[in-house]
Amino acid sequence: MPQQKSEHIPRATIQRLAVYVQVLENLQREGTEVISSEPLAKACNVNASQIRKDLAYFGEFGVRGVGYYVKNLIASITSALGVDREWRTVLVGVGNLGKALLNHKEFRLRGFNIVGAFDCDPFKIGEEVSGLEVVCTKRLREMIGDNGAEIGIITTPPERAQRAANHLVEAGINGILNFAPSRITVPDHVNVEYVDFFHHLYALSFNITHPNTK
Amino acid sequence: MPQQKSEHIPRATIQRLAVYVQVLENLQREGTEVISSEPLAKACNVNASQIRKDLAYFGEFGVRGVGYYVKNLIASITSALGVDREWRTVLVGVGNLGKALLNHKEFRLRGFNIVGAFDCDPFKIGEEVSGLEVVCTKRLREMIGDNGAEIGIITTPPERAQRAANHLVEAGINGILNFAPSRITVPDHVNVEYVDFFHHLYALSFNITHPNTK
DNA sequence: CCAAATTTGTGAAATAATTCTCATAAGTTA
DNA sequence: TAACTTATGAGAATTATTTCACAAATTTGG
Ligand SMILES: NC(=O)c1ccc[n+]([C@@H]2O[C@H](COP(=O)([O-])OP(=O)(O)OC[C@H]3O[C@@H](n4cnc5c(N)ncnc54)[C@H](O)[C@@H]3O)[C@@H](O)[C@H]2O)c1
Ligand SMILES: NC(=O)c1ccc[n+]([C@@H]2O[C@H](COP(=O)([O-])OP(=O)(O)OC[C@H]3O[C@@H](n4cnc5c(N)ncnc54)[C@H](O)[C@@H]3O)[C@@H](O)[C@H]2O)c1
Repeated sequence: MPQQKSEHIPRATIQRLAVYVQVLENLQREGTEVISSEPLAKACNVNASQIRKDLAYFGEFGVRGVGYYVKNLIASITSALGVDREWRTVLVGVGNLGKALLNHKEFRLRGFNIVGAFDCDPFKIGEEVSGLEVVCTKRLREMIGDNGAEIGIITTPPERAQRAANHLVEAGINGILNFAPSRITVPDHVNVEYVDFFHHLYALSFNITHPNTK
Repeated sequence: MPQQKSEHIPRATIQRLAVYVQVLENLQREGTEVISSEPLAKACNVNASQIRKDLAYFGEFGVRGVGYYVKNLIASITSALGVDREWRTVLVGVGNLGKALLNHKEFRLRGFNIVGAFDCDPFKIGEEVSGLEVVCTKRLREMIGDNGAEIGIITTPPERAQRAANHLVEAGINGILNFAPSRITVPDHVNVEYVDFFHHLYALSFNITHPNTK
């Protein structure tokens, strides 16, 4: 089990570790058992020493003269990221996107188990989606007390995201994945990640418009 | 119209510009007409001089002693990003996610107009989704020649993403938004952005697991 | 069992990004 | 119109991240 060696780990490193896992899993699916940092770097579009430095924050996972055992490295990185366990999550806002996510099997497969679905619309409360009964947002606190969820997913309209966040924070959640296109304010101990694919489209737009500045 | 002043613009700056637009649009919706870098920074969770530096890459948009006119600043940033126009896009892989995206109105509203839907499954070809007829991927090149799309969206399974990318590149696209959880290889002139919300969940998982290292 | 070939892990060097500081410009008030 | 207030824009200082370069470790082949 990898132990963290250093104090501060750059956010960029965490993002890259997620990419390494993705690429390593695809390599594993294709039958690769061992890989060295050079070809892995090429597949991930980064520098080889970048990979070695990123891994060095957590321990020594390679074999000199050989490389990395794909299976072991996946296990080491997922353990370092803390994704080698079940994370219980709840979802707030059972609209189009919320329903699509509730039906998406991959969440459970990857250990992110959605165990509660909440909405404030009286017409939606009581409805069943993907085996879960939609519950009134007001009951978030009591329900999370029961099921011990730690991560909240927000899929409400943007102007409701802050309210949903407040409910989640009050209920004791300490991580939020926000799909609504608005920033939310939470206490320091609560982590927030934003998913907004327009941000990516904007980046594409910029890079296509200014090909020289890349 | 803002003119780019400097050579290289950090990727992080582009990402933040997208956040600024998002926050400014929400401020505008709430009736704010002028804002200075300090409160805007607070709302975006960044440093105020960071905002001023980011904007300085593109020109001078503020008024000393006053701040920024929200409406003007939105216009300036969107123009800098190149999103003050229509971008014609095509989508490859009309499955669950692909259909959800085709039905999502926001794309057109934001100027990213999906003008073609492609799939390789003979049962899907000919089907109509959100006013578009699903066409065989093989016909990508001829169709793009007709409709002049510049951006491709990939929503195929991960092991098919590279093939889809190859088709798109051959058809002359120069930007790809890849929702499949696999990295793709493309020529230098083609820009790729990846959307993977497991990466964000992994980041949450890490930050919750190691609260001290933040 | 030793030598050659690899490839890791890491401190040092080079780059890059962020934050600080303050002169300068614009607006406001009397 | 002059004094005062405010907040930008830009260079300097600081801090962070990435890349380089090489010693150390391991395997493999003779
Ligand atoms: N639909 C998509 O493909 C898509 C893609 C990207 C982002 N988004 C974003 O995701 C969010 C949801 O999109 P959607 O298309 O599902 O919208 P939607 O209107 O279908 O769903 C929103 C749901 O949130 C519920 N809600 C509103 N306020 C609430 C509150 N305070 N507490 C709990 N529930 C509340 C509503 O009752 C509704 O069921 C939006 O912010 C949208 O911008 C959607
Ligand atoms: N469904 C979700 O909520 C979701 C969320 C995040 C990411 N994703 C990812 O998005 C991708 C699609 O997911 P999905 O649930 O829509 O899967 P899906 O199986 O429903 O759809 C995939 C579609 O791609 C088509 N396809 C396969 N190979 C193709 C090719 N070479 N050219 C053109 N079309 C091709 C298939 O015929 C099918 O229609 C997957 O990679 C998945 O991991 C899905």
